[in-house]
Amino acid sequence: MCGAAKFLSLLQGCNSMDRLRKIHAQVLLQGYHGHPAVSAKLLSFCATSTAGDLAYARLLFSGLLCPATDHWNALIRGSSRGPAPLDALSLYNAMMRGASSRPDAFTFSFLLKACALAKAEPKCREAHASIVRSGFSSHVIVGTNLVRAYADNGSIDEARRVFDEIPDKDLVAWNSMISCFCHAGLHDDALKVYDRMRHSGLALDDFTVVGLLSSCAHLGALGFGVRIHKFAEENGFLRRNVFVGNALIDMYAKCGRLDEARSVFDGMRRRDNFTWNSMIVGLGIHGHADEAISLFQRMLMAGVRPNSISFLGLLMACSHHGLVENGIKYFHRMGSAYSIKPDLKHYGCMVDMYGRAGKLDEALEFIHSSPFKDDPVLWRMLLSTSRIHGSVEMGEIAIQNLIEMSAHNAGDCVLLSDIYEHARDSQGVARMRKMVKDQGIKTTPGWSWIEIHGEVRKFVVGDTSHAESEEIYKKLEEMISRAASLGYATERSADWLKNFVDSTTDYHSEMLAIALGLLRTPKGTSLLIVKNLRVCKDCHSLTKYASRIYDREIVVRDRVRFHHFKEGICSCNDYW
DNA sequence: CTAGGGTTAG
Repeated sequence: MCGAAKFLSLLQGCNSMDRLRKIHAQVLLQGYHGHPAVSAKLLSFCATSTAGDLAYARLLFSGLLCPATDHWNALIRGSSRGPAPLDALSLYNAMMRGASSRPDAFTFSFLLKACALAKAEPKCREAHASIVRSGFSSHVIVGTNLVRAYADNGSIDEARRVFDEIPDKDLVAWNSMISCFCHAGLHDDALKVYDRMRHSGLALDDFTVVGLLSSCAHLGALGFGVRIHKFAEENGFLRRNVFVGNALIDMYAKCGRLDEARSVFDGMRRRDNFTWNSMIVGLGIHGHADEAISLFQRMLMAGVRPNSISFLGLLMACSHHGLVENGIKYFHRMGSAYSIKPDLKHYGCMVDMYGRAGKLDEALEFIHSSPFKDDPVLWRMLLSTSRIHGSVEMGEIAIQNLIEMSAHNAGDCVLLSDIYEHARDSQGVARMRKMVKDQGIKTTPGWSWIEIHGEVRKFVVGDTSHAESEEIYKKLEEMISRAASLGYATERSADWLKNFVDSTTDYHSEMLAIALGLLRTPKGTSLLIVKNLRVCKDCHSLTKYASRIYDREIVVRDRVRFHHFKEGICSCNDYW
């Protein structure tokens, strides 16, 4: 074997820097350091191998008289994955200043990886301009990377524009766009991409399926999810690929179908920690504490190591079910047995758990002893559990802390006002009203979704933008009058704010969604509503009546939990 | 083996 071939073969099998240094020494000794393929191989190992050494790569690079594109690429790639991704951009600029080599598609791919990681949107624009100048704007892989880079920098609209302009989009490009929309929370858009994909004649693969299922889960688009389930099963994705099963479990759980989630879980041949966690979290948000705990134990028996999400699921389950002792036990065990540091969400579950169980003093003490006592989240949690138990005193403590950190919002004022109202303290109610008015505190716009015949329909308060609006309002009036004859009284407790702000008497979004569901789905079909806020007392009560009057199961996914309404009763026992 | 895509929590 002649020299260069020998070195290339040696480098092929190289797996450590020690070994590499020895090979390098031989290369120098025998005068092969100027050989382009040998130096590229040396460089690429140092710059990009996990066992490599970026500093050594730079050293090798600086010894090159006339670095070729491949050399630059190796170094740019290595830098983009290192601790300082922006170095990749400086290298790129240096490359452009020199005349010895031009960038290729690989160069831009690595450069864009760096832009995505560096969270530097202006750098994306710079790279974008270079790509256009160098004539790579139609390259599908470069384009896909650019989409990702913009999306990871929060410029989803720019990502969308770049994507639309890729002339020959392949499967990876489409899948990438779907996952970018998912990450940006634009789940509607993710599902719309699917329609465009079908028209383009491309077959979906398991990546597509996973992305779409995630968006279905977020939207509560059960019908869409079921279709994808069928498709995944028919194409063998579900058997072959653990990601697909995991995404299905999550989709079914988030769409209120724990039974289906469970059956997917039971049918999986291989399970990873996502599988277990998705199931545990699913049980948690539905408040099935005993099952969540026993599943957690099975997970341990199966030798799968729990992580912070496993514990989050467990704690949610405990808090929704009042298992305070268990919750405390798991909260401590996650640190002592698994060295997992509880984060804000875990602390939130604990405050919620103490609070729901009526242990408001413990909740307060817990917040004070936590590392997150300066975060509004925990105080807001204390406030909302104070409402459950009608504690004026604790509610005032909570809002005072929120005010001190200038974090109080309209929702907080509504909560405290509810507490005052329950305590028949009309002055308190008036004070809250005044506070909102004087300080111009903004309300979070509420919305609800329902999926009808595979289409996600979104409603806001008093929405009249739908083609069926007239019908919807008629149906609601009918519902209310029938409910009234059965004893429903409009308490309108949380409505004062809405009336006050909008000067309207419009219906809340979930009731509009429910009315449309009743109108457009066959008798006996259960309805799933997804909301971004909590259900108000009035809607909760009306929905109970609706489930009875129309003999429908109505599932409402709240910001934090599920309400299963059936025959006039809600699974939360009016305790949320 | 020089490139681009995936799930839970937030």
